[in-house]
Amino acid sequence: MRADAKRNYDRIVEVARVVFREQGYDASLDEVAKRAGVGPGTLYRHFPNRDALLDAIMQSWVDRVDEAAEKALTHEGSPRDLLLAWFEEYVRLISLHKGGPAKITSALGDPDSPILTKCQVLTRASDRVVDRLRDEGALKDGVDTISLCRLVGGVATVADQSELDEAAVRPLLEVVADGMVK
Amino acid sequence: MRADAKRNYDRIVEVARVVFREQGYDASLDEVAKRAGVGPGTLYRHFPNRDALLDAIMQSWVDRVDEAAEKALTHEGSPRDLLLAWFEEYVRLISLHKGGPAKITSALGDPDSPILTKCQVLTRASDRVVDRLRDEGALKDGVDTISLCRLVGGVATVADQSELDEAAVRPLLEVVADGMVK
DNA sequence: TGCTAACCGGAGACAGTCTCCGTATCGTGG
DNA sequence: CCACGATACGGAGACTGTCTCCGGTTAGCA
Repeated sequence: MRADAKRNYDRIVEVARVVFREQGYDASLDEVAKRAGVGPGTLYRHFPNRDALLDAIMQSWVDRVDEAAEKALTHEGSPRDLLLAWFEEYVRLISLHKGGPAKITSALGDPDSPILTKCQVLTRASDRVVDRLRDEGALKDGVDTISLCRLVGGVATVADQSELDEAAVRPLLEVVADGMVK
Repeated sequence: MRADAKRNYDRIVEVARVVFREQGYDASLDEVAKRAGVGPGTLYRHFPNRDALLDAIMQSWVDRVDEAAEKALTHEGSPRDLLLAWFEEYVRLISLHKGGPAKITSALGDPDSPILTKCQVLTRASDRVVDRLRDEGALKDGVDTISLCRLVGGVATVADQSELDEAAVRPLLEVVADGMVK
């Protein structure tokens, strides 16, 4: 990639991260281009569509997922507390920007999703938590990773759309945790 | 209201109900107008914006909510089963069209929502179920109606966006129910 | 039947998405 | 060091959807 192209690419991703956080996933791409100091043509050549841009934004995010899972797994305490700690990390991770929780959660089961690989990272991290708890015999039968992701993703989606703060989200996560542990 | 105006009003609502179900809440309003055989001006005079139209569509829906609550309350069986029966009705009720669960659930806490009164009907119905279960001492402390609506709304939102069928939704609702009953 | 208030609906302003293509720039090979 | 081909840039504009304005039409009453 030519030096000027790389410069523009990086600049667009950086600006898009800010704009998506400020205005949500529906923000105008022409505005992203304008704020990045490039023409719309440039933006659309690098990123054929909105999802491609999101995918690039999430590139650095992947590392944080594994860190978060690691951190949650070191959590001392009851299975319920471990689960809750992971839930809270999970919600934080997928609440990248307005519309993020919905976007990511609906991509979970979609093999054609442009952010599929990103979601798999998240699923695998949840897998580790589920495996650990299952080994301890702490989970109800029938509880699996995909259910966990959907339930917590659902809570995060509602929180995102209703602009709930952490204090309001916590009791919802507690219900989900209580419903999953034996 | 003049007879011709009423005719158009009714026709638009009827067509919008179909189009929203087919294409989701984001469907083009100009298309609704076209299919109703009126100009866009007529549609927008009757309904200043998309939400006003949704509000009109939901008018007849209100009756079905109370019926559904009634039906759930007659349910014989354990508190968990009653709760589950109501959850399933709830999901069905708010899954009017694509985007419906998200729309309705996010309107729950918004006093300025254009469909506020419709949501209150839903909240009140859930209240009846919660009161009944609380009287029986079957609910955990801290569980309230708004939490119920948000959790089940979250599940319905995910189901809507991921196009899950009833069989896939059921285990999610079971987790929520288990987390709420003692 | 004639009048007037109410209603109709198309033209068009505006915003966002995305493409095309002439122009400008990079960086390499001579 | 320069010239040239490959690559990238970005603005003009086509297209779609939202919503408004207003000239023309019509319902319904006297």
